[in-house]
Amino acid sequence: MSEENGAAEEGLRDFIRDIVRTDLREGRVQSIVTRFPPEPNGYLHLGHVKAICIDFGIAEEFGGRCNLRMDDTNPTKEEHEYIDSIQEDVRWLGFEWAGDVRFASDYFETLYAWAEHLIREGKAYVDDQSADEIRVNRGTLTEPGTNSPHRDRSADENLDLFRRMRAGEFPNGARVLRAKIDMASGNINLRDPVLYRILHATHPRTRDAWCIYPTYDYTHGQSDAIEEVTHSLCTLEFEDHRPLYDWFIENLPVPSRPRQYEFSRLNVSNTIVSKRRLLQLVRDGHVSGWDDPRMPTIRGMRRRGFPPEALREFVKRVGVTKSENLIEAGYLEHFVRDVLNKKAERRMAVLNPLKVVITNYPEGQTEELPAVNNPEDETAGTRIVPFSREIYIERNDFMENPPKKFFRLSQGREVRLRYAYFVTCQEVVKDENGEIVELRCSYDPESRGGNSPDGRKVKATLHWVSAAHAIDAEVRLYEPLFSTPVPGADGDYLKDINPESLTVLSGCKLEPALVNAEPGEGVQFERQGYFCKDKDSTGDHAVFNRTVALKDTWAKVQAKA
RNA sequence: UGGGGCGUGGCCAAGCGGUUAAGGCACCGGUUUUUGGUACCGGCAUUCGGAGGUUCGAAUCCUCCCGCCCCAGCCA
Repeated sequence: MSEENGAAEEGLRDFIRDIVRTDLREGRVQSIVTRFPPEPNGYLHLGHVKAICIDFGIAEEFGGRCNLRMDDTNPTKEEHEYIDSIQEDVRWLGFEWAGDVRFASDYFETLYAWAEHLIREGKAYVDDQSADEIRVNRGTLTEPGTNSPHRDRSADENLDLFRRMRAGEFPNGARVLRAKIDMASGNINLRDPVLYRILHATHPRTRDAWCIYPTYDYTHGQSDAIEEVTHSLCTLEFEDHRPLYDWFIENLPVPSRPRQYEFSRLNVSNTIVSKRRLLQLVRDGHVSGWDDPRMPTIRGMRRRGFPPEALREFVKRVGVTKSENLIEAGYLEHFVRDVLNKKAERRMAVLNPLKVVITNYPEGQTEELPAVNNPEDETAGTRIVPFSREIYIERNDFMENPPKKFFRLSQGREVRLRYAYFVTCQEVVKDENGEIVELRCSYDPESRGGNSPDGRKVKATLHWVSAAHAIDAEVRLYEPLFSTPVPGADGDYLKDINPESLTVLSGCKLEPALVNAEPGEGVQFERQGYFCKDKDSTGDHAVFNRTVALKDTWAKVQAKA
């Protein structure tokens, strides 16, 4: 066995990578070229993440290249804002395209010349029918279509008409250029598809140079051919378009012969990815914007604190197949935790504070206790955490009448304060309503650092923050945007919106080391989850997002009880 | 009633005529633990949408049936 075939011979296996390996081995291609071809009409989202990882990932793995091409053939929908955000998002995910960003609009002139070529060959014609007539005459899924009355115009007449279309002589919708293929085909894409439509609109890049624009079908394969793409990878719904894709490649003097392969889309439970619906969420104020941390957009996930490696690993592990799927949202969270567990430094933060006074601790004294930054990474070092007489602990770490399995603090019970001391609860202070407002505890001076002085055990270790040193913060907790696996599966998807997808906590207490937190840098609030500073933070108002909670077996035990 | 796809445990997914039907997530037990986290160990499909057939042998080959998805934009 040769070991020299490199990583590509090992590595991931799926039907597309198998094809690539074979093509390379058998010399059908010298090196592979892929492309990621978004239409710049919206922000990239989870659905795109799969395509990006496949397009860029495969090129990378096999030593090929991947182009980033804006599929900008419809000037009525596309904007510069999206062209910029797409590049930013692809880079954030960790990929880089070969050379400059490409634009389908860069090929308009070539595409036009090829259209004239088809006309001369008698393979395309100008149709004067209205959109409605074309639709009616296309037939149905079960009945063949009927030929256009203009289908047999002479090449000269077609050429003249097509040139006049380009010259702007006709209004929108007056005529289209169609391929002459087969109006009776079982594949509706082959029933004389539209190649060009008249659109008197300003294009973000070509401005007013054109008033006819090529359709997706007429543009995509040829753009691939121009860029010498070898493997044009796309989702399943384009499977039916492949015969048409191939038809153009065969009938045009293209410089290369790309091949299209289709894989299944990524569907994740309890979320949506439809542009129209995402837009509605933003417009109707169900979320704060395209980068709301609950949004499945790349910007939203970035702000939420999802590391790009987690997204890449997720896609890798989901795999590439042709089967429809609905991935549980929890699977993605697993990879987020997995990455963050190794990377994120630990901090202590109390989300729902309960004051604790250490009655036998000297008033006015502060100790600086060392704490490990990341037990999973020795190189992360340690930091100092201040301890004093008054601290905060988590409200739900204390129970007055603890059930059997509750290990945490209760009256008369001793627990460890992480990196600090063993403390025992002596007294519960309540207000006039019976609400617990304060705990009075004693500490064991011998247990400094949290070490057991005499080998005695304690069943719980709590996180805490010194009251005098705490930073006040707002913390935002997120749950899935939708409460059903497939939003809208039975009716209106808006009815499936989870009303509790956002919980805002204020008055949270953070340990001082958190002042230095940077947005986008994940930290673990010990025992709680992974968090990151939000861009809404200001100099005197810290805001943190919970990226994902830690696994919580106590919550499960409780739920069962 | 047309064309194109897909059906392996709750969710993904290997498997390509001879394996005890990989692996991950989830779930259930247990060990370690100054995070009820992590890590580690163990459990979790006599069965591959169904029925026939071929074969010494089938998830893998053949036939029929069933279910699900996509297509009737001058969107991509």
